[in-house]
Amino acid sequence: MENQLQRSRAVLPIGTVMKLTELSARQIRYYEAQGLVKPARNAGNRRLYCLSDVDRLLEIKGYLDEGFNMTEIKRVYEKQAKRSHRQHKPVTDEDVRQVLHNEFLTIGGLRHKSSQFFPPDGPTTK
DNA sequence: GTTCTGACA
DNA sequence: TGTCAGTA
Repeated sequence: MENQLQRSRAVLPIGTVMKLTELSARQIRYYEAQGLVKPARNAGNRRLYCLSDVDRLLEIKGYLDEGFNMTEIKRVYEKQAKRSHRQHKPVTDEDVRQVLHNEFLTIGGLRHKSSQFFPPDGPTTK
């Protein structure tokens, strides 16, 4: 339970996130511009990331490795945004993890088949 | 020293 | 995406 608080606690500077995710600051900021992550800002306008942000970045990296482009990846998160909106309850990082886990399983299965892939929507419960 | 925004030979 | 500039 306290872990939950820490996961959503933004305290990591971009430099740390770079090392943790193996991504360049350029990429991390670009993904933010694409609405994939919303790091907090400190008094000096510096970005502060929480662990769930790092998780998401890592997941995004995974999607990229699987050959997805920004628009595809954004679709996945847009869905989550809708879900959380419908639930009128902020999405917990547990939800995110669960949804992403399902997406990854889907990706893995389709990756071997061939060309086009259409991430079957509605992850988890409905 | 680190991060930020904007821009492009 | 990299990278350089000029700041904060």
